[in-house]
Parts: sequence; C-alpha cells; structure tokens
Amino acid sequence: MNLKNLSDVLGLSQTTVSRALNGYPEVSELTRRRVIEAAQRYGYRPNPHATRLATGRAMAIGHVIPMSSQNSVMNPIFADFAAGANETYARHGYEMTLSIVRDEEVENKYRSMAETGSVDGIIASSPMISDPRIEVLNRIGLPFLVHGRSSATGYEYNWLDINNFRAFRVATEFLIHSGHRRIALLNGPEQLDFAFRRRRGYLDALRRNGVGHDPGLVRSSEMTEPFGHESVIELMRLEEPPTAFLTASILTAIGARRALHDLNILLGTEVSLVTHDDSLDYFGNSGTEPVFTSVRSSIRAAGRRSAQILLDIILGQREPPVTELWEAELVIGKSTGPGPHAGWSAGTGQ
Amino acid sequence: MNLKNLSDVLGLSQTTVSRALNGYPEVSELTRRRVIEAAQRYGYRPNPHATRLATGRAMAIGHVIPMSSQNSVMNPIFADFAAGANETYARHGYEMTLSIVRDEEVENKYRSMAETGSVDGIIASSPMISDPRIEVLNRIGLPFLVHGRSSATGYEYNWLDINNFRAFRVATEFLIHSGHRRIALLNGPEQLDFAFRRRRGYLDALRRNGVGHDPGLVRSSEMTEPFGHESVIELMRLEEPPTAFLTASILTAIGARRALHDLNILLGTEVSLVTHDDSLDYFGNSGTEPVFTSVRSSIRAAGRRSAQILLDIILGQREPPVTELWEAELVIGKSTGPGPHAGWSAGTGQ
DNA sequence: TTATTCTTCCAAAGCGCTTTGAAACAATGT
DNA sequence: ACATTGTTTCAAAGCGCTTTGGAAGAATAA
Repeated sequence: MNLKNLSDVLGLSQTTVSRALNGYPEVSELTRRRVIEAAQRYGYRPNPHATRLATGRAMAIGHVIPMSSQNSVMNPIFADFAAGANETYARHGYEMTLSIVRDEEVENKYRSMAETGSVDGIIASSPMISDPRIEVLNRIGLPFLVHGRSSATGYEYNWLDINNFRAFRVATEFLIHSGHRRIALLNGPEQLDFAFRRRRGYLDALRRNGVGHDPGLVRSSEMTEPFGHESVIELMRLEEPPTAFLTASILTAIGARRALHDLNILLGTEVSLVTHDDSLDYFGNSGTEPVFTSVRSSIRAAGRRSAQILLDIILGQREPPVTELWEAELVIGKSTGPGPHAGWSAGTGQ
Repeated sequence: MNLKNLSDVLGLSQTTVSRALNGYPEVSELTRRRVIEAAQRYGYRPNPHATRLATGRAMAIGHVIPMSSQNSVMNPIFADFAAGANETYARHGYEMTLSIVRDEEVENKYRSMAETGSVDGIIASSPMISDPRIEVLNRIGLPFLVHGRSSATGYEYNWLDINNFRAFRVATEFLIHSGHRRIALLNGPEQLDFAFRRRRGYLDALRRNGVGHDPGLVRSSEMTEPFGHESVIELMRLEEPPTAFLTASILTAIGARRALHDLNILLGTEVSLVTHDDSLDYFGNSGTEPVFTSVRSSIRAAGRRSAQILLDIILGQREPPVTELWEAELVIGKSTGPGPHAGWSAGTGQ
C-alpha cells in the first residue's frame, strides 16, 4: 500500500493525503481524520527511501567509532553510549547507523557520509588531544557532536564531556586527604584527550597539596584487565611501592584487584584504589556501598543527552556551538581506607 | 555532482554512465574507463536514497537487540558481535542499523522494517527457548538469521550458534574428572535458549558420570558481576558447599572470584571455576595460561560469520536454511585444580 | 548490394514520496 | 450583484537513480 493507492481509495489527491498525514494546516480536520483512519486500516507506511529522496533528509545519525589496531577495548563503553543515544533517536523517529572503521579510514567515512547524504549528523567519540577529525568534520559541513573534547583544536564545535580534570583531581585529593602520598595512576592511552586531562587533574592535585610527583608511578595503556594486573604487580615491586591506585576504568580496577589478591595485599586496608566508573550496570558497582570507590558518570546518560543535543541542532532548535560539561560524582566504596599519613590533614588520629 | 551532471559533462546518457559505473557488459571498455575516470575526478558519489528507491534494495542490515526491563547486561556481548558483523558489512558496502528496542516492541520493529523496506535482512539475537519473534520473522518474509537457536520452534530458519550443550557438558566433565562432585552452575536467564542448553549439558554430564544432582547448586540470573558474587557467598554457606563453579559469563566469574576472595578461599586450589568466555579481548583471558579455565568461542568471529551468511542468502548465493554450529574450545587456565575426589577416575593418586 | 546480427548507446518511464503554484469553492464585505 | 478573502483541494514537477525497449552504427553474411 503506497501513497497513490491510498489516495485512490480515498478519492483524494496524493498531495492532500501526504499533507494530512504530515500534519500540515491546509487540510480540514475532517479529511485529516478520514485519511489517518484509512492509513491505519490499510496499514499504510511511507517508504522511507522515497521520503528521504524527496526531502533530502536521511532521518539517521551516524556513529562512527574508530577501531585502532590496538583493538577495540572501548567497545563496551561505546555500546552503552550507543544504547543511550538510541533511546533518544527512537523517540524522534531517527535511525542510528553504526560504523566501526579503521583509524585511517575515518576521514573517508565522514566524507562519504556527507557527500551521499546518508546521515543528517555525526557523533564522534573519544577524540585525541589533537584530532584531525574535528577539522574534517568542520569542513564537511554536516552537524556533528563530539563525545569528549580535543584540547588542541582551535575550532568551536559541539561537544559533551565530563570534567575529567576535576574528577581526577578530586579522586587524587580524596586519596591525599585519606593519608596517601604514593599514588599511582593507571591511565588510559594518553594521546586520547580524556586521559590527558585526567593526568593533569592528578598532577594538579599533587602539586596543590605539596605531594611530590614520581613519574614512575604513572602508567598509560589501553584500559584492559591485564593492564591493571601487570601494572600493580610491577609497581608493588618498587622499593617504595604506592599505597594507592587510580585507575581509568573499572576493567583496569578489576585487574588491579586481581593482582593485589595474588600478592596477598588487602584492598581497602593495606592499599586503596579509586577508579573512574562509567556506570555500566553489569559491573554492578552501585548499591549502598559500592565495591570500588569511584568517580562516576553514566556513559549511557551521556549517550542519551548527546543525541538530544545533536537532534536539537539539526532541527534548528539550538544554535551551535553547544557544549556541556558534566561533573563526575565521587562515590565512596570499599576499596579505599586511610593511608600511612592519615591524620596529617584529616583528623583521624592514630 | 549527480548522475545527470556527470553524463552531461561526458556527453553520454545517464543510462550509459550508470551502466558503466555498475559494471554492466553493454558498454565498451573504452567508455567505461572514461566514465570511471571522470567520476573519480569530479568526485561523483551516487545518492544512496535514490539508488535505494530505484532498486528497492536498502543496502542495510538491521540488528535489533531487545532490551529487557531487566537491563542490558548483554550489551558488551552485542557490541562485540556487532563489531564483527560490521567488518563484513563494510567489505560488501552494506550499512548496519542498530535498534535497541524494548521487548514488547521488537515485533513491531520487525514489521516496520519489512514494510518500509528499510533493511534487506535482519539479525536477531539471543532467542528464548520458545521465541515468538522467529515466527514473526518467518511470516514477514525478510531474510533473517538468528544468532543462537530457539529449541521450541518448529520452523526452519537460518542460524549460527555455538554448541552450548556440548560446551557445558565438556566443562562439567572436566571438573568431574578433576575430582569434583559438588559443582555449582551460575547460569544465565534460563528462558534464554543458550542458558537452557547449558543447563542440559551440565545435567547430562552429571548423569553420565553418576554424579548426583543437587538443584540447590544451580542458580540462574542476568550474568552480572554481583550475581556471581552473591551466589558464591550464599552457596559457600551451605552445609555441603560446592567445590567447583561453572559460570555463564566472565563477568559472573569475576564476581565469583571477588566473593571467594572475600571468603578467603583460594581459587584454583580450594575451589575451581570454569566459565564460558566470549573471548572479549579487553578481559584478556588469553595468553599462555589464561586466568580462568574456560570454554571459549569468539563472539566477534560469530558476528563476522553471521553477517556473511546472511549476505550470501540475500545475494542468492546460498539457499536457506543455512545453519552453522560452532564448538567451543576448552582452555585450561589457573582457576581449576584437583577436587576432593581426585584420583578416582583420573590417575593422580593419593 | 541488401539482409542480418552484434555492439554500443539512448530516451523515457518508473521508484514513492514532497512541494510548488494554481484552481475550485465557500464565506464575507460592499 | 460583484469583488475580495480564506479555505480546501489538486495536477504536475521534482528528488537522483535504474531499467526497459528501442535505435543507430558497425560488422558480418549472403
């Protein structure tokens, strides 16, 4: 059943039927009702390809996620982000096309999306400190939003990010105030902007509190479970091992926990750990007293909101650049406790 | 630059240009080369919406993943599966549209995808033992492939699945042969077909080996980390606690490990654990001696292959029904060791 | 030479929708 | 009565591609 059939059945022109269905005012309420009712009865569904061709709107948003050769550790993150975004799209009748593209081909993908008009907007994820993609997107002219920021980029663009600097400063200060001085940072890949900001937050906290910085305590890598494990094993072998760890992902935290277990070191007592937590529900780091003390921000909520902002821009309801900075929440769990210097700045006595 | 422009520039008809570009034989090699060269120089890209309207082909495959109210624990799994599928699609010029839909709306989504022709095929995931979706898909007439199977469905359909029955029988027998008799199963939700099969594999192994079945040792739930934790805590409180665990997911295994740690029980020595492993690389359960003993099968490879099969069917290169059953691989890691009855069936002495 | 078959190309119809510009009609004012 | 305005509907022209049914030209056969 297509428009022509339907209008024939109704004895109306395609124009009128189309307008009635799309809520245009120049159609009497009576005929509109007739049309809608008939459309329902005959199960009429407009052919989206025809609509797209006629309107030039794709009714789709492209998520292109770069897959580095180092492999897709970020998948679970992207997945939850996408799940959130999808909720928004569904509510607005948009579709989501997901492309997982090798780093070198991302730019091409953007180009072809723009030139063929296969999407109305693009969401880019986890930018690097200096990320050429943003310039490309800017030149292309498609509306886009970046999940995260790119520090070294001069352009203005739409982004939604969490305050990674603050989050890691807060986390670090929490550890310092708990009496820790040797704090290790197991960071994500530091060409990625968020990891870079996290390190700066960490360093800032050390400096502000007069805690010396030992570069040997900072490591950076894909945020896998094994990375957490190896790092802790190695760092605990130091002459002066850390008494606390900051990890960039719950996966890394889990690996760290495994290592501490292997070494027979009690987490939350002998050693403390604060992790960033994307609030992935299957890790279940919630409840009244979560397992890991964390700085937490829901990646799924970020997806929902990012999609909404982008749609608003596409529909002309907001003027770019739109930017939104979220604060992560410090949540005290069971993985932290007083450090060797407890009592100095806080008042726990000893 | 569209077809008309391009053909004007070349002094050829749209017909000829279109044919030259699409590899039809009724065009001389000389003109074909001219056309291709010009297309490249002017950066011509066909408008996909127009192509779709004209051909009726959507050049897209729909992945619709049901989101139960119980929340999307499966996300990381789907994500890796999708990543694999995407590799295949990209190679064939197809797009992937991802819809995350509430359970009740899945059927509608299928319907609308078929009626509007927005995709050429559908991939359905993690079916239940008796899953109405399969009948719906069958009636709809779109090519589809199920990742997993639905035991109680009479229809023939295309599927790719791993041999869950065998995998869990093998895993269970491995534990039995290692001297375990009290083996707990922390299964996924048992309305899901794969979970149901796993339980049967487990029961079959017990029966075959004359090991009594204690229903109190079997639990079933979303495969989260906390589920593993709680279950182990509770089960270890039994008068006669299990000496081994089978878990349906590495997440659950991680939770189990945490619980054992809390209880001060040594994993791999005092208690053994075998888990199913989807081979998600960020969990890093690989290497020479993986952390967890597991029955392993790459979910990403499954995604790649599933997409390939579906495309083959769509392109008429294979006749449905196509089915493919993969065997999972038993990989010995550090989470298992001899049980209290070691020496009975194997020959470890004592 | 004329008839016949390939080879190479084309004009035009069609895919199913939206949208422009205009017509038909009713309602209002003078 | 006629002009004017407002309301409701329509025919037809796109959107950019594919594909059908020829036609023109070249090559071969009689």
